[in-house]
Amino acid sequence: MPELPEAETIVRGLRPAITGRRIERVEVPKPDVLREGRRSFSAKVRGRTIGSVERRAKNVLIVLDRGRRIAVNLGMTGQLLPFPRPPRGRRRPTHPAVRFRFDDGSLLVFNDTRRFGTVECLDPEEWSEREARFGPEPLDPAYAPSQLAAALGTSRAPIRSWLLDQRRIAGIGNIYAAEALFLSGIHPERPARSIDLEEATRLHGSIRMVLEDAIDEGGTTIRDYRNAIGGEGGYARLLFVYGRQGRPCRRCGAPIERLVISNRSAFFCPTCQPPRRP
DNA sequence: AGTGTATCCTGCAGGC
DNA sequence: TGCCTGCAGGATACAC
Repeated sequence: MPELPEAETIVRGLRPAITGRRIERVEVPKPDVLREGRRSFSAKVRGRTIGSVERRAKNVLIVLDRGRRIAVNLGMTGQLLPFPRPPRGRRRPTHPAVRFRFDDGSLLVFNDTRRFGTVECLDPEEWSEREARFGPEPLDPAYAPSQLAAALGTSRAPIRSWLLDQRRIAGIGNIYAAEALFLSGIHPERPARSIDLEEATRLHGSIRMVLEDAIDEGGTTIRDYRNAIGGEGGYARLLFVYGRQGRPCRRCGAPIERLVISNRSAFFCPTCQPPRRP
């Protein structure tokens, strides 16, 4: 589910709702989303105050005092839903996995139907170790086209798989990989190393454009994604290829095709994204 | 080393 | 209506 734009949207919505709150109590109805026992997790976060809310890759980071942080990976269906006190007629979460209760009576629920998501509490050293495993942030102003071109290097992996690898570039998932490849006219099965500097430069620009536009739209809601106030994102109506197999390409009219790469659907336009460069 | 596959889990859509 | 299959925005342990 949530990729960089969805995580970013959640972070922006969460920030004003929970910053400065003190965690009074933790309830864990679905302990399998934790990577440790619920008792030790609770002990680490109880009594701590939330200093800020940040994002790295697709992760939402709730930064506590002393540099400790709660790292939330939303998986496919994870949602972070803050509830004010009183919870003004909001629908109750369907699959609450973790509940944080704050000193002012408000509440933050990690809701996750499929429970592919994780909630962890990391010390500063644990986080920097984790952090180092992620590739560059594509929206970092310092991330240059030449850096992408160089990183594609000698990899024989299909470019679609390459883009999904969080160690190579952070935050891209199946939707935005498909859209960025469409916008840059690159077939998803092209080996990463076959992409030349000119194409890499186009891809770099497309990745940024897609992610920025999606953030502006508050993310893409296919089914489960919701922002921090339970609302849907607006980017689904702007998709060119993702989930549109059989429907006409918005640019050339040819039917969008679907193929499977590494067990996951890849969507592309056969004429706008030829398999090899002419 | 660097890829692809199978797996975790639930819900939904479509075919019969 | 109900049963079955396939599919889903992610990440990772494993086999080759």
